[in-house]
Amino acid sequence: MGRSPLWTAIRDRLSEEIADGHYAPGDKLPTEAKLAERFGVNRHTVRRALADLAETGTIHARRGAGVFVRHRPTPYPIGRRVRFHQNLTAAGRVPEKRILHLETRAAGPDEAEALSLDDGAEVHVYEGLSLSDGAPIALFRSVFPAARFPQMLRALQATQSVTQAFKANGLDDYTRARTTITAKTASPTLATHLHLPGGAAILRTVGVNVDAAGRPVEYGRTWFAGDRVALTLGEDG
Amino acid sequence: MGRSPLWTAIRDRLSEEIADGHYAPGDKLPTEAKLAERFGVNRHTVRRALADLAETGTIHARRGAGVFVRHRPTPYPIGRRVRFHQNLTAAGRVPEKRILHLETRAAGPDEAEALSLDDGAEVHVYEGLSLSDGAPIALFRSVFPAARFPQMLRALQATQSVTQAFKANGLDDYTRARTTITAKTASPTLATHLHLPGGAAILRTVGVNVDAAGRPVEYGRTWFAGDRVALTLGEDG
DNA sequence: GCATATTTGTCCGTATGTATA
DNA sequence: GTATACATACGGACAAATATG
Repeated sequence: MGRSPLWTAIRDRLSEEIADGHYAPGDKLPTEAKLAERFGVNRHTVRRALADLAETGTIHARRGAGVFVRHRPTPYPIGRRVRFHQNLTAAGRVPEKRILHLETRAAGPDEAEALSLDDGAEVHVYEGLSLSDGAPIALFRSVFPAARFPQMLRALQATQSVTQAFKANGLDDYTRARTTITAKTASPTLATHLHLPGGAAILRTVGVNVDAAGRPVEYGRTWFAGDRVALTLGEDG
Repeated sequence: MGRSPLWTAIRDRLSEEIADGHYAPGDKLPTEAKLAERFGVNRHTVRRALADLAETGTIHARRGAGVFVRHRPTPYPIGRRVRFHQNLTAAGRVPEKRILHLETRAAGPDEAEALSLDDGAEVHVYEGLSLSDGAPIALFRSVFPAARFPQMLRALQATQSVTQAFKANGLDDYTRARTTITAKTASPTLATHLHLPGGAAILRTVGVNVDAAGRPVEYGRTWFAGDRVALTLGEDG
């Protein structure tokens, strides 16, 4: 016997095989009995190793079903330049957006303040669903100053892309000025939209995009499914 | 028997007694055998409950000595992570850090990968609680390569500051290379530790700090109370 | 819908190693 | 050195959830 416990070696071996792709995300691991037989140990020793892997979120056990490799959350960079389509394609995912609602209305107080608008100024509102490989990962609501981007809704209707819509309205580039991140539990309606169980954890981001001159052009709120996305800061995800 | 496992009742009972002050911080719990006798269960059932309490740092077991309550307040309110301290003081809050646990052990697979260490390499572990105006806002666990920073634990014990501990170990500057943020619901024990209702939303951040040469020097995981903290990016954050 | 096998979760009992007092 | 107490590992049994026919 070495200095380190038996179960750590089993944990490391399984961790390697998962990292190597021998067990892909969503795959079912062999049963605890099979693993115990393979490693020549008691089932409880295997369970100790699996418990450690579950603690770090590598695997997930379902009673009566088996032990499964967790899907790695979609990495979503939220640095200075936030681009949904670019983010997901870079991660090897297939991005998709679904329009839930488009309208023009008077800005609320928080929206007016974020966009530096006068009270009663009108904003375009873009509500939609973001999907990664067909699975919904976020619900978003973006508001834009209507006076400055009169054709915004038409462009959004056509492309569903904020970046493209801005270009069609004469804005070639924009950057994220600030982002605020909080966590909350999913409301029933939010849960149904994101296909989550009630009470699931939600990542809520609130951000303001500005043009080159620093003027706010978009005030966006996004509710991410907490277990399907990982917001990343820095160079790699 | 109720629908919930026996050990959860024992965990909850012990957690209450610790919260009520029946067992004060630093106190030694009765031995596992005594607890087993008291609750009329097997010793392993008590151990399952203790393991859950130890996972979030409520208690700490010392082989040969006993199980101790860890929630000991630190007498040194100064010295903390730079961003944590700067952010809270800038917000008009009083920041505080409490050391929950310090140890040296072999790195897990994820820790070894994040720190670019060989299998079996040792890491120093720093677990603690971050408070704002006396209220806990986050639980954190940082690991450092032990070979490079042999005196890390001693320095942390003295200053509670990662920055100062690094300086004491010859590292004058370090930067955050990447951070990932996910959301999850609080486990019962984590909720108790952060004084949150069960099932509350948790912001989980995982980050790596590197030196000027880009070598990883710290791998940190933090669990924020989702409704008490708002991570902000941009400006000078 | 229902019965049955499978698989994980829980609990008990025992033995031995190892760090601490 | 001795006693104590936690850590590890094994073995068995049953319950609960799931999958399968």
